Amino acid sequence: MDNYSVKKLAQLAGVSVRTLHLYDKMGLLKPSVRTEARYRLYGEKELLRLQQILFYRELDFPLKEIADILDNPAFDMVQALEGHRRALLARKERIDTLVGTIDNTLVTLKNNRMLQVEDLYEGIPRDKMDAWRKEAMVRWGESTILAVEDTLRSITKEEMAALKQELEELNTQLSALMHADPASHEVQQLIDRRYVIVMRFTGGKVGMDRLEYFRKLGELYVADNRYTPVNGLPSMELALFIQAATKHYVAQQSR
Amino acid sequence: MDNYSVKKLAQLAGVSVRTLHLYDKMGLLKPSVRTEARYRLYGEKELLRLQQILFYRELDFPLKEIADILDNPAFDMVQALEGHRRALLARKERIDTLVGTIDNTLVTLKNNRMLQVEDLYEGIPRDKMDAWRKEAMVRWGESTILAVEDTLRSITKEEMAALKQELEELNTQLSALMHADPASHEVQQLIDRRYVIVMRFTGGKVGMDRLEYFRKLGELYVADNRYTPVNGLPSMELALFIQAATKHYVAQQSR
DNA sequence: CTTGACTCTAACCTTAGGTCATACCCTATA
DNA sequence: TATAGGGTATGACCTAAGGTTAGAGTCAAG
Repeated sequence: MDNYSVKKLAQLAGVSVRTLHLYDKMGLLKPSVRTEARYRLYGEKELLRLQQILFYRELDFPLKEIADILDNPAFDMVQALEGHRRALLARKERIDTLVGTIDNTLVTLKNNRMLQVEDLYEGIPRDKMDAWRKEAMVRWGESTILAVEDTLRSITKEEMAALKQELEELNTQLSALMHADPASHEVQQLIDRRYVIVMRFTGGKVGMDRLEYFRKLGELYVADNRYTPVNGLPSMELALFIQAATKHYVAQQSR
Repeated sequence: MDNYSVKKLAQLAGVSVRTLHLYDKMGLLKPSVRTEARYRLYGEKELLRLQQILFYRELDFPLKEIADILDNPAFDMVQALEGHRRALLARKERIDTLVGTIDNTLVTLKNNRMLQVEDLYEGIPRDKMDAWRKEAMVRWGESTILAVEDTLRSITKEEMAALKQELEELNTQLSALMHADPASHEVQQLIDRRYVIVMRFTGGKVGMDRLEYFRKLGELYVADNRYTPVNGLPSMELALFIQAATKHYVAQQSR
């Protein structure tokens, strides 16, 4: 009547002997009999119970919950299954997100895009770059900086080079106007072009509206001279001039 | 230059202090400096590295693999990500299967279908049923029995009652022919009807073609008198008669 | 009577940390 | 200057579901 040794039962059910030892110790599946030498012997009831256990285990139920289900016939199985179903769907959704992230990363990598933060500050000494980032995070908020860098990472190196060049041309024009009023129409027009250029490269990708973008990213990239490596400001004087002009510009836009 | 204490860095990155301790011990993220009192201090490089770590962790990479990726710049990231992507998709597929199983089980439960193996052998003493099952498993193969029971579980009790009744009517007709040749046309016609009836209830659900079904499930259910509780054979003589007739029938069909 | 297969228990290992316990360190305030 | 409160370090034990030895005992066949 008690036919199966540990090994036989294990082979029959496709589990390891260790598993049966474990189930025994935790009370999930006890052998029907122990021989004098403490060998475990299992009968048909145990085989049946093991089948049930494996059914729920296959569904990724934790063993303790399986014990609850099997030992408490009043257990609300429908509710347990529905809860479990929800958990599984949540896992699945998370996996979808992860796969999406991986896909984006792969596209980025394969198109020779920039993944390393260092690339954003090309040619800038590491220690300076670290200091810049830290200060920028304090000043603009960590999440802002990370979002910006995230956006910039999706730009290819060629695009970044083009961006730099366009900004440098603008800088040349602005240099010629440094004697003028930062709030003058001509200067403001050039500042506007700066915004347009930067937004063409980075805009709309960080889930902010235009004003929000101006207030945060635009302001950051155009006005913050920490980002000279990106927009290539040639001199401190010009930087200060642009900063003043930008302050006026943002104030106008925000109204 | 080394700005962050454990707690500050932990809060900044949204992890626990324990996590940083762990990453330190396992060499994944070492503080840039230890004070005289062995306090950990982290700099910007470490913050950056932690960001990278968390990126991969978010993708469910094991920490050791993250260390490989970050410490070995020659690491083929594209391949790592693609492999990981495949693994994630496999997980997702598995989850789909599990959800499907749960849905089936829920439908079964809600429609008052039979989930317990015992229900398949209604009214049969437990010990006999266990013996039957075991012997049947030896004779027909364990997986066959499990598949059959699986199929039967998806039948409602009402359907099972109808099945039994139809089979009993057939048995009555067969009883009247017990004097005849089991291979005779009339008997064979009735045996064929048995197959048709059984297949109407269980056929096509176990992924076998018609011949395979005849050879395995049909033979099992119609000829194996262990399954009298299901097909309700009234006497041993009739059982033997049907077995003989079925043997002939299957031989004919297999040709 | 020995060999080989089987079994027992116990202990340690795995992931990625959580949760104490104990002791030390630092600094602001009375 | 003493102390209180908060930060920190180390170590140990815990989680889930077993895998992997290690040492010792058991069983059946030749």
